Amino acid sequence: MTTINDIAKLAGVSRTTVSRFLNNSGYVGQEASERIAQVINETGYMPSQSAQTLRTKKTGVIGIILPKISTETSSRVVSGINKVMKREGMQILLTDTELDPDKEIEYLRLLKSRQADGIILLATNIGERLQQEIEAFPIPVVALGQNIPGVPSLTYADYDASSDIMHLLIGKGHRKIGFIGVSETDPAVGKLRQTAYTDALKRQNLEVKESWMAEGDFSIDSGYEAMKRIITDNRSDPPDAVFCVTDRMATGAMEYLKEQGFSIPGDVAVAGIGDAVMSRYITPSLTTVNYYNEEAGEAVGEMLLETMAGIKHSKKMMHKYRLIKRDSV
Amino acid sequence: MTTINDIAKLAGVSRTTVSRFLNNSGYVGQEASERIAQVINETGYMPSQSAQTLRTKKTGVIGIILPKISTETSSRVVSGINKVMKREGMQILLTDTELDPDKEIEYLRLLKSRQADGIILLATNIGERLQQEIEAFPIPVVALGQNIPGVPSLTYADYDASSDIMHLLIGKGHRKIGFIGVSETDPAVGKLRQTAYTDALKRQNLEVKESWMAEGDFSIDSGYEAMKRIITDNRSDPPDAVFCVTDRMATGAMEYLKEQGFSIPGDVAVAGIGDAVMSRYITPSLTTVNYYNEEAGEAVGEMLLETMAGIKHSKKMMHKYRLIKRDSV
DNA sequence: AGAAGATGTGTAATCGATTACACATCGTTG
DNA sequence: CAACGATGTGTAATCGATTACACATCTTCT
Repeated sequence: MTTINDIAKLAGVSRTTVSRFLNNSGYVGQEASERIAQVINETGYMPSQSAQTLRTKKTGVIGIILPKISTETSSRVVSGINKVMKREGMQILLTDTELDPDKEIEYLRLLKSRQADGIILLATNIGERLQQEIEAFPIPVVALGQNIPGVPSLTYADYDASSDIMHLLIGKGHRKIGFIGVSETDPAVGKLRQTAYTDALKRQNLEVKESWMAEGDFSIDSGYEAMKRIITDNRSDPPDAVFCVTDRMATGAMEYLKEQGFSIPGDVAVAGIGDAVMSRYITPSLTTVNYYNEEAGEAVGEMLLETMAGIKHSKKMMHKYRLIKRDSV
Repeated sequence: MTTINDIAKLAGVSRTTVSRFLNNSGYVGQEASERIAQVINETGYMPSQSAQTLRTKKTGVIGIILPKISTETSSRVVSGINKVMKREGMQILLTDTELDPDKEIEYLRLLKSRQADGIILLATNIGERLQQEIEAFPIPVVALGQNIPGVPSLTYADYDASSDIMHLLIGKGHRKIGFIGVSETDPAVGKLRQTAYTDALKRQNLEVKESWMAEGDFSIDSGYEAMKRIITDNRSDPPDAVFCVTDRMATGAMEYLKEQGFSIPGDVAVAGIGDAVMSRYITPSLTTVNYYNEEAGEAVGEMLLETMAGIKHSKKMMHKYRLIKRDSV
């Protein structure tokens, strides 16, 4: 590998001058510049990032910790983050916790040792240990999707969006509304959306029936199974609508309903959250909420950049969302 | 940040001993070990990756260059790669060319300067310059999806898979088969799949009709538009089947056909490639080919690992695939 | 008992960049 | 014309790790 010393030698100057040329710092003569530029071009030289980092403490890398790489939400968010980081000439180091909370801490440490300039955390559950770790963390951290105390966080408007869905359902005349959620250890998706569900029912004096509620694990299959449970447990009094906290689970739920000959939304209306691409093309098309994931990615990206620049954040921000009414309700 | 020197001082030994302790190299006494372990625990010390890299030339990072982050295929592949890299304690540095061939070269260089230990390239088009760049490249590179001369490549069985689709279509009695492809600058998706299409028709002495063929750009919308063009240009003699080179475009095509009141597969059969999640849930469910993207990701991952270890590869490998017969044909 | 090997630790060079400081040259100005 | 600022370049320390080499003890074996 060519180093700055090689370039210096070939161009007949000292490595200091080469460095100055590269970084545009200090004066470099016309002639020297040309020779250096030439040599660099010929050799295809690129400065060693590790040497630079060792001196400057800047890696030009930010780390992303996400629960699962291969989901639509993740890849949209990453794409958004990528957009702003590219603009700043920064690279992205991806880590995937596979929904294991311990890994969140592990990767936090790893990114520290890699001296990431900043970290974007898409957490799922927020434990004691995680918070402790972040408290004394030497690297700027921002969070997306969950509100982490002490960390600038951009959250989705889970409560409001869910309320909107519920209103829509209720507005359409549905009174027996079921729910397919996820574990409450997930504050945003598990807890908040469910609270919005029960709150909406209570506000309208509608029944909150345990057997109309089921828990899945984000997968399409788990939505199918959850729907199956709800239907088989309520043969005599099935719900006439189901609010699913993710589009994937909603898709599974619809799949089961269709199999069983229920008409959607005639017999049972279904709504989801997330606006997966698929939701528009299944039949009937799925009523859902779009969270502008890509823009949210850009927004946390900017947020991290600002935090890195020392700008304090008002800690709590909610990203916009949009209710998408389609044919399943 | 605590450094190895701090640890050494606190533990009352030299930094050499600390290093040996950390790397399990050479002898370290019981007592010293304990003191060092203690201090490290107390301080939460992690060695500086950049300093290590500067000395050892190993970053523990591999780069992935992909055409677009936020696609199902990409995220599946990345997930697969991640799986094997995690096993080896390696991190992934993601770069996204946004389908710009120039960026492929740019990122290659960037990953060089970051001293990635290896690179996985998901190229789209393969130009002269790209090949030149790779030829003298100091870092192991492997490719997925496209066969790049001189580079160990794992390709999908595009020709065979497409032929299978065509056989299926023909076997079902279709004789007027249309085609929705992408630009031929993409050797695998654009060229190979189209060749398989025309070859299959010729083999059966079926008509290859220009106006039954249209080009999209991978997007659902472009599939819709392509289908529209084919139908409007052939009012009197529309095809009775369409082979789309991606599921997304097939989805768009179906959307148009449904809108226009064509029954699928009664009036027009549709088939795609890629087995997007959505394909199973749209109506009718889409006949397609599954490329085992995640496994392919694992496979190139292993391939890269081997290449990095100095094992020469038989250059050309084809990944398995599976025809999935559903209701659209 | 003395030699040979095993065990445990330290000294100092090194990786490839950045940067404070010093020095030289040149044009401008009072 | 002496002095000063602008311009252009080099010397050497530094960042935080690894590692070749040297040295000291302690076992063990003949």
